[in-house]
Amino acid sequence: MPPHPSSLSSPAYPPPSPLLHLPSQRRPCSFRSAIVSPQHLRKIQRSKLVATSSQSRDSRGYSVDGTSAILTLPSEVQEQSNCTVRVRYLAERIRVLPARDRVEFVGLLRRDGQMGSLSGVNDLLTALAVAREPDIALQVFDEMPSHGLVPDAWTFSSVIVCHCLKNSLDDATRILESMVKNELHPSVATFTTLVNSFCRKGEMQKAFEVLGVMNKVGCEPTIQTYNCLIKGLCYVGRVEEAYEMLENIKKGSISIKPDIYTYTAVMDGFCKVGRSPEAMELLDEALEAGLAPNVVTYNTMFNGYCKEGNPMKGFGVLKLMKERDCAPDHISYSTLIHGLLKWGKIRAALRAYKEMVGDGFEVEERMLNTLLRALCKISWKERDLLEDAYQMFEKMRSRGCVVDGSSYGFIIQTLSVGNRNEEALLNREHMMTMGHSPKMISLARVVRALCREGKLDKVLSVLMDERLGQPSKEAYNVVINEFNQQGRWLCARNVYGMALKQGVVPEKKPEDARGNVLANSQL
DNA sequence: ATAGGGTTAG
Repeated sequence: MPPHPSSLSSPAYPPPSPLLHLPSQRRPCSFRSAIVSPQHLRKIQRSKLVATSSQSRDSRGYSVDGTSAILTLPSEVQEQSNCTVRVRYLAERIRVLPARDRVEFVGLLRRDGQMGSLSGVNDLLTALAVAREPDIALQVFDEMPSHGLVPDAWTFSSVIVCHCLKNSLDDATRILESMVKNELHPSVATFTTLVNSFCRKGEMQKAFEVLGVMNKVGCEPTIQTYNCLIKGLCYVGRVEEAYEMLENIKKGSISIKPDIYTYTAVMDGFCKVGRSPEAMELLDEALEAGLAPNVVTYNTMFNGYCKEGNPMKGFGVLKLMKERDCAPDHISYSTLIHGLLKWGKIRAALRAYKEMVGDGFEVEERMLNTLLRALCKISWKERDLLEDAYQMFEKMRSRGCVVDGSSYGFIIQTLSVGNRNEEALLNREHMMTMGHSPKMISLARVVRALCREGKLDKVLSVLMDERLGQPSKEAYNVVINEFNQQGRWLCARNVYGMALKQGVVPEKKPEDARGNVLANSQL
């Protein structure tokens, strides 16, 4: 592996290339600093950013405006000193960049002489990290020495974040350690980034090692650092230790207090191992501590109850939320509905669904399909739900919602169970024009229903209608049997002939008047 | 200036 340019031992940086001049014109502060509100920022982004990404291109496919169009911020943004806003703006521009420009980004930078000042590059590195482009950021970083730029603490912090994003935690650790060695004082946030990356991978040993380094250099962890550790402990199943950590934070120094994230993390840990009651106790405790539980906190409870087999308790949670002015979101409802469906509480799921709609939520297509299938299946036994199934189906169709192949099978079967045979056939046909093949014996089922109703003429036309697909052997058996029983032997014989012509050999044979199966020679 | 919560899916 080649020595990394991040080696902090005073590298000999070459003098700046004459090509690369400091773009000092980038930040003319002619006006008083003005705070750009997020809304305003979004407005600017919509109007100008998109234009940037769709610039006309020269023959090499480069944006004609090059990187200066990306890096030069509009005066509203430049004017103010808030770095977060500048970086976020930059990140947004990078995000909307066409893939081609992203690949070429460093080359473009070099061409345009945009490897400017250290602070400019630091902004760019941070923005690239925010825009989830760690590879480009690391390329930019690699180029810094050849442009006479000496990385500082901020540079290295961004590089650490980038390595974390790439999941190269060994590189991140190495750089962090060399920062410490060279007294570049990484900030809590930088340490926490690495701690979190280890925790997310479940490498708790390494995470605690980083905590040890923090301790050694006198960098005080924040509640966020502990929250990452708690989440990590829960993730690897060490819930008890996570809980202890919460207790220790409560007992420990007054400067650090558990926040709602801490409680939520431990609650989630309990819920994931089927200890929802304890999670609920913690929720109460958080309230007593004056913390405001939020949607995520409550959603954790839905998840716990649903996983544990107590999905009905979710309604209680829903009530609590509404009492406490915490609006449920679509995750609250989907968790609950899926939990109810999973435990066979179909009526309750329908109720939750109605409440969800009543709250003004758009229900995802996928969930509608799931609900529809569940409703159909249960309605075959609990007939009063047939109507609900039809309604759900109708609503989906009228909303232009895609009913998937399997759901179609269910609704068709449901329609024929409810003796809505014409509709069943119509939908079967529709399903097939949509390119779904009937996986269930729905045609046979429909045919059987029609026979029961005595609509035998209709049956024949169904069997012959090629838009409905080739009838299965099952379907032929049903019809032949029916004709036999009604004494319409000629019809039975005709149907049997049809089947043979299509290469299907039904087990049911046409009979004669005395109920004898006809010999092959008689067919 | 850079760090932290949640869900479901025949």
